[in-house]
Amino acid sequence: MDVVWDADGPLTARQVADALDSRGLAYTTWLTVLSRLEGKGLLRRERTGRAHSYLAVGSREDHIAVLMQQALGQADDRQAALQHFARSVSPDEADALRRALEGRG
Amino acid sequence: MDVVWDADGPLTARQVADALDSRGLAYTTWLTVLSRLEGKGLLRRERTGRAHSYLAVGSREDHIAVLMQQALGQADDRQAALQHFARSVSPDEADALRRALEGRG
DNA sequence: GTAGAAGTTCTACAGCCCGTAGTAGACAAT
DNA sequence: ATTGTCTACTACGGGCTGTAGAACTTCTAC
Repeated sequence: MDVVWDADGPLTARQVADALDSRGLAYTTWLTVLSRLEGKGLLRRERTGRAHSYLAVGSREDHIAVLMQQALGQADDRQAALQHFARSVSPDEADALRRALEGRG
Repeated sequence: MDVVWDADGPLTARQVADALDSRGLAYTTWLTVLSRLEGKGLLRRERTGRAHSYLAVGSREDHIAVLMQQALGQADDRQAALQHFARSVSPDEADALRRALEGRG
């Protein structure tokens, strides 16, 4: 479903349908998908002539950060959960995290 | 569903049902829930006399770390996603993360 | 040793989300 | 006015979840 992120920038439903035509899905399918994504607040849309253009509210990475926060939200001890998580990432990713934490005051 | 974590240690279905009796749910409901959790690999069970005892495979925090990893797995650029996430946590949590990353070589 | 209690498995049903799509209605261009 | 393009509304099957009943097994008490 999130394949829509792959194409960046505001897109009309027709453009999405054409771009992802490889799947052989009906045009109305993409309309539905886009509407639902809008309903979930992941996309915003605006009228463009007779059609609608959809644009992503946040980046894919933003979205993933939100998902991670949601997972984290299930913890009763968030810090403990974060510590488990920190231990579960690869060394490279640990570095990336360290850098991101430095650059943040 | 994960309310089952709240009571730690191996539990028989009867104990779970009694402990969470406040919800007024049928005993068989808890049996089903426990079976499904076992099916998903979150619980392990062993015979205890005529009944089954269920015990958590990992801690709640482990589970949450897994969930966070799953979210992260949707990123095409994991490090970028991690950076977004690092920026999204509270200062306290950032500290917790830093500490966890230090203590990890 | 047979009845009842306690436990388990199997099955079920409703609700929600998702993938997929058709139909009907609005509007534009010819 | 007819045709093409776009949208909104509606739908259906599948999967997961919450909830639970029915039926079978097994232990226990008399």
